[in-house]
Amino acid sequence: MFDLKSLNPQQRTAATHTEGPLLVLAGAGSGKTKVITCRIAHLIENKEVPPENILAVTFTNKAAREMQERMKELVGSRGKGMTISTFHSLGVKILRQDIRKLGYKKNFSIYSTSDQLGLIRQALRETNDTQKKFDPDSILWKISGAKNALLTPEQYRPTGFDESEQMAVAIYPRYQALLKSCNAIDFDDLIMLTVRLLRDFPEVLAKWQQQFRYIMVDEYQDTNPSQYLLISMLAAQNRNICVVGDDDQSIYGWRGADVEKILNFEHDYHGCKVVMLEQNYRSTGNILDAANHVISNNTKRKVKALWTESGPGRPIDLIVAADDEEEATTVVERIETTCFRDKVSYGDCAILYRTNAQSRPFEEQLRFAGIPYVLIGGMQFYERKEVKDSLAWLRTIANPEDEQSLLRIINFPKRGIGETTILKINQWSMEQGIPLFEALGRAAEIDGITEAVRAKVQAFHDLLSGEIANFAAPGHLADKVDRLFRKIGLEEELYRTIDDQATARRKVENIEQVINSLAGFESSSAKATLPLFLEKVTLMDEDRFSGKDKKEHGRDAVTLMSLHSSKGLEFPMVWLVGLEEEILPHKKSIYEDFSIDEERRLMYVGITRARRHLTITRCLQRKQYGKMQERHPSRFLEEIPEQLVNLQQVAGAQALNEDEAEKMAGDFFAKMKGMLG
DNA sequence: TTAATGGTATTTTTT
DNA sequence: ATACCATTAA
Repeated sequence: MFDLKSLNPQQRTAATHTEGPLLVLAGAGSGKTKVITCRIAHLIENKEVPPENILAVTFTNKAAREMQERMKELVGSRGKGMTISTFHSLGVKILRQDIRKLGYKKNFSIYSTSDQLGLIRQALRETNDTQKKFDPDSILWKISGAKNALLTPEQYRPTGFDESEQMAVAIYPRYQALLKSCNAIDFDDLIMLTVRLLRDFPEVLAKWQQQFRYIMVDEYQDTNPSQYLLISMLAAQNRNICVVGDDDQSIYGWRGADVEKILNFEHDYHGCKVVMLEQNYRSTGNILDAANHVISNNTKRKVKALWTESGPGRPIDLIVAADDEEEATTVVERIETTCFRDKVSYGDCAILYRTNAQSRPFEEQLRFAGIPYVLIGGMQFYERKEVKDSLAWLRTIANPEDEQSLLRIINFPKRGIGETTILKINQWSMEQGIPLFEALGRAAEIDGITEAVRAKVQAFHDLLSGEIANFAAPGHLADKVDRLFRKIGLEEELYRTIDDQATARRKVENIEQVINSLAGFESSSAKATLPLFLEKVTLMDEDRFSGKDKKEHGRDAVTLMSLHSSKGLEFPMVWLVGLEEEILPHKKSIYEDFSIDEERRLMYVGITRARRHLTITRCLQRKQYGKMQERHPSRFLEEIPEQLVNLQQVAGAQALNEDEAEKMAGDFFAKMKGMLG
């Protein structure tokens, strides 16, 4: 049950101000999520707003899930029908209904980075520019940036003499055309095309404006221009828009987020109500003190005065370890003893890091110690080759125009259709303007294809056509997939092509997990279709239906995640690891961009996740690219007042330091000798 | 057409 | 350390 009396006066003002625009500037731990959830509960329970009319948008799946859970606690099934989703899921929801108006088919594929890169490479190949080798990643990055700024291929212009930017400008139109010919849209299109749909089709806009009469946006400081426009269009009619955010926690500048948006909100919405939340309910005094000191080093910010009624609590532990392995063992040991001695549960503990690559040693040590853990984000599972290959089969069946997927499976499992043949067919299909899939069935018409190869291509085409028909018929999807994978000999292929049979077995299990996850989706959703399943998988929005994952979530496990995914969450015990120069702040921000402030905000986000105790770690050495490398302490460590910190060196680090001292002494003696002799 | 070899880049962060 | 290429041998 929810109770408005549990809110402080400012929070209550925000929760009950339901009509008209509202800006909530909420410091870390000031009960932001509580305000949003209570506000929704208030709308449903006291204002009798139908849940269908409520929209709450977040940035990450994790945050969306968290909010859904909290809503369930507050209003139970009475909240059924409201939309709590990420920006991207909202985009799909709107596009699925009316994307035909933009010339795409309803069964469109959603392309993630690797598919996008495939198209970029193709477009680059077509330019026949053999002189320069352009980096597809940076081209894609620039096109993505243009899309986030809502620039169409016609509007995108180079800003300078940067050659790779000029190339991005040159191939953006082709890239977009390729996407369309594949009946595919990329992550950025999920927002950009939605905006276009709402802008060009007033009746569509009116429909959604009517549906979403009350809109809430969490982490508003992270809104980029396209997301901003999407929200303003939806809210334009009713103007019941509530945005919540904190400029000190703006950490998506690299994705085009613009802090100005939150600072300008009052300007955008005249007569808007502003509420400041400055009392922190989350952390102990020491933790909050440290956070305040660190963030005060940023100059361009709305100064807030976060305060707490709680006592100072324990000091912050700073651990110096010899290397990344010792860092991991020490953290895991501490987690073990804390959970044993202080009756803290594993679920109360989180390990936070700047880059996903840092999770490895911690995973190893946790597994070694037999401690359950959940790894958030990192894309590990669906990025695996065997998973992508098997999903490509499903994607091709769901959308035969999806050429990136088709090209992936045309010779997987190996069926003797090699690169040259594929090239010929691809070229012919482009010249004739015939879709690749159809071209496969007409291989006889293509010059230079031998009869033997033609038969193989024909067989593949027939197999695929049969499967497309098969999947279109009613029936249990997971069963069909299982039968399909057996038929094409997926398992055998893996055992055959991989030398290490243990690795092959792992990969086979991963593929089985894909089928399981599809089965789970089918059993939980009445209208489970292939495109819908693939959509969930691509948006990584899937663990809401997968039974297995649900259990893992409920399980008492240590959480491992990046600082970015940790925003909006809190844990009694936090380990903030890898506090070294070139990690936090990250190398890229030191040498290339000017976003040290954003790195500092990340640090601030990390510190403020902790409720009762914070441990910060750093290493003297770290293994990078397979080589041990010397590390230096992060500049942010100096920004935490000494008296809040309890410094501890781990055995290995001490030994290393003594070695260092000895070496220095040795050098000294050598020097003396030299001077004397 | 496939397998093997050697060279290179790879590590922000999310959807 | 390793995944991903490009080139070359079979």
